[in-house]
Amino acid sequence: MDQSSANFRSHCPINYLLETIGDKWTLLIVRDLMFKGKHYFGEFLKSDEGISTNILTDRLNKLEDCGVVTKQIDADNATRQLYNLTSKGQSLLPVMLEITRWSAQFDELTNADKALVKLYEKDPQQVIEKIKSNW
Amino acid sequence: MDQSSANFRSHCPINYLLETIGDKWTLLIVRDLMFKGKHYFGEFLKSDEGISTNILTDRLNKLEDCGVVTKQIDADNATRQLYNLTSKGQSLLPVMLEITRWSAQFDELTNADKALVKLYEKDPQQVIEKIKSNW
DNA sequence: CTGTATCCTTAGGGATACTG
DNA sequence: CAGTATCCCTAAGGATACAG
Repeated sequence: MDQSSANFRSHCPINYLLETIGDKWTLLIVRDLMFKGKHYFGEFLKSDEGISTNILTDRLNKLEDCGVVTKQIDADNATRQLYNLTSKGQSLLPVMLEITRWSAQFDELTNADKALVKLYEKDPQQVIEKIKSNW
Repeated sequence: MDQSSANFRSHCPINYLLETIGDKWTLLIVRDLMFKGKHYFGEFLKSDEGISTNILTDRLNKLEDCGVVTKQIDADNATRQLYNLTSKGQSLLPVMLEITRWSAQFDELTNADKALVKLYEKDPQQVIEKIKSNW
């Protein structure tokens, strides 16, 4: 199904994000693709938040529907799919980094996240390039 | 109730935002406070998305609980509360601007939002100063 | 292991009545 | 008008069985 914003509650950019990827799970999958180098169903399943299999299937499909993620047969193992961010998904990077920076003020972070935020505040472009180089 | 992240699903900055203000309504209230100059219950009610009164009450209380919004008796009219962003709420500005910029690529925007995004991409600091000057 | 489907409980939230 | 409370229905999602 094509995800147009035609029947959204409003035409508002904040609302657009909320209605496409604004639930309690979707952005965690984006995070795993963007920062953790994950690409497979089983890898997403293993994340700390404990997503269940039916929800994961549903969100991966919705992410594909709204053009944030691609799905393709994995070349090395035809029984599974390889998930990747589209350019639309990749362009969420500044949003994700600003969310990280905001939360860092109030949440306990892992050392890896602390280092990320510190470097991002010092030299945002370097962080962006570094992350992009892993895609 | 104090909103600590102690019993969250994980310690992850993305998850922190999702569990504190990551539902389908909360960020719209933040938007109204941040960009639309709204400060009162009835003003939030009038937004295009059509939030209902019970949900609005609930979200305003949760925003207060997690330290994003303050509530105080309105000096001009003691029958209502005046809502404002705290510094924690104000520091969501870069997140909100990046969300707006992302959605602008895919959603139809109002002329006002188009102008905001255009100016933000040209001179982010100017946009930030301008918005802050309204707080 | 990669997903999908089903069952069932709970949380989200719309409509609306109600109080100050 | 500002805000709360209740009623009730639907969507979200956990557990888990199942198929390839």
